[in-house]
Amino acid sequence: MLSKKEIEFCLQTIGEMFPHAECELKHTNPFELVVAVALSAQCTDALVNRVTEGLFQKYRTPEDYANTSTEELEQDIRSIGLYRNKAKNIKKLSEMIINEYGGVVPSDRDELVRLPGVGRKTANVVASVAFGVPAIAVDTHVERVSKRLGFCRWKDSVLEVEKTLMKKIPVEDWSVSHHRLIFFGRYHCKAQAPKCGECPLLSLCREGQKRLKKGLVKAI
DNA sequence: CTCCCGATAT
DNA sequence: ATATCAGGAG
Repeated sequence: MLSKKEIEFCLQTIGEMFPHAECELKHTNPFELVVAVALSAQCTDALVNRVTEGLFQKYRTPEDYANTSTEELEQDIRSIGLYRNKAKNIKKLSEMIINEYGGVVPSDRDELVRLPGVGRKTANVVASVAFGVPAIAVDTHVERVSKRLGFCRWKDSVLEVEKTLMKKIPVEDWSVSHHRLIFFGRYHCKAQAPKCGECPLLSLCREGQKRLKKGLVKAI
C-alpha cells in the first residue's frame, strides 16, 4: 500500500491532469441532484444528463413525481438501464421527502440513506456536492483507481476503501480528491484500455507495473 | 450472492 | 460478442 505521502503526490499529479474535476451530473438544486444520482447507478453521466434535460422540465418538484404514475415515469427514464427500480425509487423517495422532510432534501447522510435508491455512495455525493459536507463517495472509478494505484488492498470492500481514503487524505481535500479520482478513472485509468503508456504515475502504480511486465503497456 | 437493464466502448 | 457504466435492494 502506498504511503500517505505517495498518495498525496498521486492526487496532486492527477489534479494537474484534471484541473477542473467536479460533479458532471447536471442539476440546479439538491433535489435534482438526488434524482440524477439515483438515476446514475450502472449508467454513464452523459446518458443521465441526456435524460434529465427533458425530465427536469417535466418534473420540477417532489410533488410532480409523487403525482405521476409509475408507468409514465418508467417511460420517461426508459433509455436508462434499471428503469423499473429507478422509477419506483424516485417516486417513493419523492413521497418521503414530502411527508417526512417537509419537501426539503435532508443534508444528513444518515437521513439520505433512508431514501429508497439512495445508498452510502449516493448519500455521500449529495451531502458533498449539494451541501458541502466533506465526504468521499466510492463509486466504480474510485474503487478501481484506488486498487490499481495501491491506495488500498485489492480485497477491500467499498466501505473499507472509503475508510482508508478518509484516513490517508486530509478532510479539507476529501471532496476535491474524490472528484479527481473520478475523472482520472473515467478518462484516463479506464476499466477497459487504461492509458498506462502515457501515465505520469506508471512508475509507482502497482497494476501499471504488472501490466508493463505482461507487455500490455503501449509506449506513447 | 443475484437481480435489475439500456446505451456505448472495446 | 462482451465489458462497463458516479449502485442498491432483497
